[in-house]
Amino acid sequence: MARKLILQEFLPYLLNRAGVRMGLMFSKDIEPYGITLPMWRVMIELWHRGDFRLGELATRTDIDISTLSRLLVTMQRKGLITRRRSGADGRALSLTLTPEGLDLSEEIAPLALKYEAIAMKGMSEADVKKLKSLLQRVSENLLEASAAAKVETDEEKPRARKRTASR
Amino acid sequence: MARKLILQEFLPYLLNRAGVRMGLMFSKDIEPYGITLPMWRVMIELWHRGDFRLGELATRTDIDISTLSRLLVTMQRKGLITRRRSGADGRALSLTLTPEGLDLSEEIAPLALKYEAIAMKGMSEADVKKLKSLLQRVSENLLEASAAAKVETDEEKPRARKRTASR
DNA sequence: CAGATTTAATTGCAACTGCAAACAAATCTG
DNA sequence: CAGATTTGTTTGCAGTTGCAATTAAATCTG
Repeated sequence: MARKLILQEFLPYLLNRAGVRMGLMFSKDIEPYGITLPMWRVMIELWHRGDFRLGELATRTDIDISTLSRLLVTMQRKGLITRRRSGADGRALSLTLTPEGLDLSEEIAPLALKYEAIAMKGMSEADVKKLKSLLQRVSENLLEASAAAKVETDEEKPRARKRTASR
Repeated sequence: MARKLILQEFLPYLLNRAGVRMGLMFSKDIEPYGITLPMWRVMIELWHRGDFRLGELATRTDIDISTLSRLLVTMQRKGLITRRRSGADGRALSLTLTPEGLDLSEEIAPLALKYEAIAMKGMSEADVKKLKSLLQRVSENLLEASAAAKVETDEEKPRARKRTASR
């Protein structure tokens, strides 16, 4: 007789649960700064390396490109980022943090430390190190799998071929 | 001179990142079943132990109570759950999975296994075990901290006191 | 180099979300 | 046991989200 699955013990559940909870708590904490979690994800990326284009940033932050497009307009209005047409490619945006955006990032960053400390409570240094590296590994595995899945889907829908290529 | 923080190496970032990515991928995969991720979170809880009330379920799933209220109406219309007034307390709802909801849960559950396998790729059994227990620990730590924070906030806003208690 | 195709970002739209207010049942208080 | 308070859920509303269609610039093809 098949043993009943206890989904709560599975990685997808545990991971999503912990991730969502962390996100919710962090969200509340940055609210006083007028920043939402998606905005913060954007700020982290732009802080780490300036000058992204929209598409890249969407991939990095896992925010849908259309949602991100609108979010960036808001962030520009708030004076957090710069949004100008790239010189090289007239379609692409060049996105960077403003000095104000940078200042705010530096102000908010310690909160990440605070949550790191909360999450780590009762763990050894070695455990924390291990956890981080395993999480990094999981992220990579997921990204890889999703890239592989994407290729398959693209092959399924052969989409508009060159005229010469048909038949 | 202060070294620049690399936020991408912090637990909140890594955790939220992996959790969000897992959620997005899982979401796409259950779409064909007409189920969203929030619905799935509800189904997992109701599967594991039937008969929740709305508030409890909101806490368990980390879904806002008002959002959940509406989600449950949708799920009832889909025939996935039962939503009736509890006998004991006329205000409370008694929420349970229907047989159809249970069937669908059993159908979807193997996907969790699939994602577990994807996430685990290249890890030893011991690593996986460790990761799970650490994630569980993190979830607990976060929950505890959020409960503690809640108490503080409640103390700040003393809210409507008994008439007799005042002065 | 003109028309077709691809690539990058934006916008229309309908669904989802979360806060705050409303509502309703239960409990407490004199 | 009547009015006040607390507890549990729903609803109004404004903002966010993601898909699909649109717009616009760059590139490819003959």
